[in-house]
Amino acid sequence: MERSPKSYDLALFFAALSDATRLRLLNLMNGREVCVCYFVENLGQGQPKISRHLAYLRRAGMVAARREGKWMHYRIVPPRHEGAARLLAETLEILRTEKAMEADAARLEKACCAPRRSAGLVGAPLPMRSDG
Amino acid sequence: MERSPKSYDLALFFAALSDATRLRLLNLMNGREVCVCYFVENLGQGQPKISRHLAYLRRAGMVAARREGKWMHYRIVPPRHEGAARLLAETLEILRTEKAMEADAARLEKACCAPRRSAGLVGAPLPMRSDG
DNA sequence: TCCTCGTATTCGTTTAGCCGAATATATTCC
DNA sequence: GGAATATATTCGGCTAAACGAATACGAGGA
Repeated sequence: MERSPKSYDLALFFAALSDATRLRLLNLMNGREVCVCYFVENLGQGQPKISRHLAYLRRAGMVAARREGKWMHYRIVPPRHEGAARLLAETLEILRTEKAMEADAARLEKACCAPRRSAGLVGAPLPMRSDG
Repeated sequence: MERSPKSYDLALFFAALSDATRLRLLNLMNGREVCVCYFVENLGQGQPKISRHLAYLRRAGMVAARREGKWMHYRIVPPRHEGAARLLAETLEILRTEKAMEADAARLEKACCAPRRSAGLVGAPLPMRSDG
């Protein structure tokens, strides 16, 4: 429980960003809270893989999880280190402008707004915006 | 002019920053060109280790090398990707304010300015500033 | 309670990174 | 050319990361 203000390991921070799947996950969470099932559908990757990468990001202090019934929602939270927080924000801004990342986000948008959601997602809570 | 023929791998960029030794090297190169022998003396680490990490940074497009006789000088160069270049600059700014990094830089400063340089460095070219 | 569904974790394997020691390469000096 | 020096690379061992498959956990519903 001790959220100690000890020295921050910047190398570990960068390690958390050094994987393509984790960058895609962070981009999808940019500005909204997303349910795990949407990650799995959106990225077309195995559920254990997604879950492991989310756990990695959580251990790195970049995301937080919230349970809602059977579902788990993940959202980005600012790292303890002020500089790391700035770097993460800048990184998200950069990701947003990348072609492939835009495509991921667009697919998520469609999943959110589709009148009939795709097969696997009936009943799953929608991704929720927290800003614009 | 368009200098990005291929897509840039951001995950690889972050991987280059995900090691404490490489961060220390980058911090020492912040604003100046430094000879390998100074890295070895300053960080008190084996020469092959230093050389390998410098090679890693070079492959990542973050540093460039220049030969001067027997000596190799390394300096930071902006990555091709504009966003990555901003992130690197921001990272260097953050490193500069870290306690341990300040200590490294201070030691390098002393090595530069010492009237008689330490045993292993007689004749080695001094680190050169490129900005302020 | 048992069953189902969403998610997390474990297991076993493969791959990549880091390290020191040893060796190779490149340059200068004699 | 040969010795000496600065740097780069290779080698072998170790550790951590990533992955799919299987399994465990936790919540809701029958």
